[in-house]
Amino acid sequence: MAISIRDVAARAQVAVGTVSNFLNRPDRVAEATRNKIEAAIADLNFVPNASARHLRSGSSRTIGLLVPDITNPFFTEVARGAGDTASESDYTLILCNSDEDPKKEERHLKVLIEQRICGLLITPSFEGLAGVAELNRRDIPTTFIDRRADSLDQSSVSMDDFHGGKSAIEYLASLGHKSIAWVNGPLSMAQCADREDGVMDSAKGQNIKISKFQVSQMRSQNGYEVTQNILASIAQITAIFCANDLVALGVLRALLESGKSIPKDYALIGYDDIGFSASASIPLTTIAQPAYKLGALAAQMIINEVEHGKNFKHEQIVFKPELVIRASTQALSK
Amino acid sequence: MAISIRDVAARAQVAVGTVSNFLNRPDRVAEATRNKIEAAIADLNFVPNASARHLRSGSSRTIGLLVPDITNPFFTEVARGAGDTASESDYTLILCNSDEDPKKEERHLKVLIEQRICGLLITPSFEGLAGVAELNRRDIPTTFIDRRADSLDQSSVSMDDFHGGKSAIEYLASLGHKSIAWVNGPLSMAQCADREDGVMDSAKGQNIKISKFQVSQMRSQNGYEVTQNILASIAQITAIFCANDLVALGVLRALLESGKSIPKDYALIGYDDIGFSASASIPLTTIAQPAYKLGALAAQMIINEVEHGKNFKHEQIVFKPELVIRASTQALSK
DNA sequence: CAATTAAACCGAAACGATTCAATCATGGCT
DNA sequence: AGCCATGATTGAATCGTTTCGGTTTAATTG
Repeated sequence: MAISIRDVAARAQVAVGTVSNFLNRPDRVAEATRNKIEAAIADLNFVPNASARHLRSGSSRTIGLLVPDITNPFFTEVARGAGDTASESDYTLILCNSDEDPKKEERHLKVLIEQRICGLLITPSFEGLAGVAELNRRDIPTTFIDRRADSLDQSSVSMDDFHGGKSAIEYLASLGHKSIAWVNGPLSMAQCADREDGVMDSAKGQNIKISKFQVSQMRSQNGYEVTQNILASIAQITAIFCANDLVALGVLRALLESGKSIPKDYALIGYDDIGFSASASIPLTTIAQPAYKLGALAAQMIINEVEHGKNFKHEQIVFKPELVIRASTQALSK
Repeated sequence: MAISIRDVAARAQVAVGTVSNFLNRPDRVAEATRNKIEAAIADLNFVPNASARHLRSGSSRTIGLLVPDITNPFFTEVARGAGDTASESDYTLILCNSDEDPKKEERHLKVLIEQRICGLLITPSFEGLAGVAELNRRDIPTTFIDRRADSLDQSSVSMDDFHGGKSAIEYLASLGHKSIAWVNGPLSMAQCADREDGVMDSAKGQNIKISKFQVSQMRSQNGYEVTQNILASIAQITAIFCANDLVALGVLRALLESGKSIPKDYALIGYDDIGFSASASIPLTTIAQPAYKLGALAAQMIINEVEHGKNFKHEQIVFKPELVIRASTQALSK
């Protein structure tokens, strides 16, 4: 039923091997032959079968991308970046969403292994590292996104989270804030842990009190819910720093509903600079991360690694995030 | 190098056919044998090769999802819905983003055909229909998402856009608005055309003036830009209805920057009810669409079609959108 | 003009699974 | 004991490519 390279060969009156050469190394086939094959392919509407190709050649040209929350615009941008570069180099991208659930993460990894992906892009959770080790055992190149690889034979494209956490607090301190709520996600995520280190480090010297709060998932709803605790705190909190914009947006909504005024009653800072932060009720001051670039670069790196084989030099690239000041913060009015 | 079904067979001391049976029809193999094979698989860390499997069996268990803008939370939700159901039935989903660019759409379709996807989920642009026809010619089941199939041998899961457009205008009319700006996307998108029909239809009877505006892409930035035209309009516009929430959010931002007050100076309605609408500067009144459900159902339908073969009954499912009233609209104060 | 060489082309084997007709065991029944 | 039905297992053929050693053709050289 389906037309194969054989049909093309028959119609063009050449051997199958020649058609294969035409497909993969056109320079090796004479122009006249090339034209015949081209015509045959057009006539028959032939499209090569990626599975057969992969099976025989052993190399697959599909790369997997596993993110913890596709709903988060940060990761959407990462995915777009990765997808675009993959597509440019004729790779197929399979995007998987683990919903921050280790079970789902495991399952997706299983499927990706079945697909024999040639490389994996992942923002691993702590628990997910076991699955990643499995990939390693199978010699599938893996690049971490937004999380630094601690092994030297693994690439990563990440952000300096310590610096990000630190600069937010420093900025708030410069505005005169001395009692700051820090709303973090699970410490099992390296990003969260690092940002917290930055936060605590910058607070240390400056006589600043940090009140820690935690959300189980870094989503708007969780931020909304945790706000009650912040409002109930006995510390005289004047500023709130959230581990990402979604949480900050949730906090913002809850604060406004409680009749608070931002930035007068509370200064508020988020993290990521997702598109919606600029158009939020109160445009959000935030620590910006170049999500699209992260995804694009990671994809490029894994493609390089796939194509250059063993003698590939792994890199751990680290970007510095940038403070973007908008309307949700102002100097403390004493 | 890689371990295959053959290695498993050897280690379990059975024939390859038996291992295959174990994998696909476990009931046909005796318990004792089953245990042996299970052990061998565990020992060898065997994972079947999807490509080989697909090549031989002819059926691929990967479905493609092609959306026009993954940045739009509406489509993110669709993708999540489709991804989750696909995953539950052990299908792999390849998510492609065309960026509303027919060239990219064409290219992605090409790749998906190479992958021999067993089914396609797509929100086709007008120009994209040619590509879809190609899929049809190859007997690849295709289900439209958010766009009604006009052929009876094609499934679709869509929304009643006429009704959506109509109910927005009716609601505004009930609030006393008589001069309404209607900001639409390209009419080449069926959704936009249908919503416009609904808008014009409900305006007709009621002595309401509709001023049409158009954006080339339905994104926040485009809404932001078109707002100047709305403000410059000679019609005494008191309400603005946008073809999606992103555009509305852009309009909202522009209006606020121009010192306008919402909903006092302008009532504003969006479309989709993306998550951010509720937490916008001014929580957005909008026409809500069940995006996750759309994606999930579409995936389920295509899976059914794939598994039930030719004698499958195609359905064109149409949901009714719902008006969600929030703070961005109020009765016209004369 | 015979010998040499390079460029094109050929076509069988192999990749890792599934399929299916054929064989083998087992046990129940006359 | 002989026969059959049933269930379990076998293994060769096959899917659509790529690979690669071998063959053909044409051009170049001494």
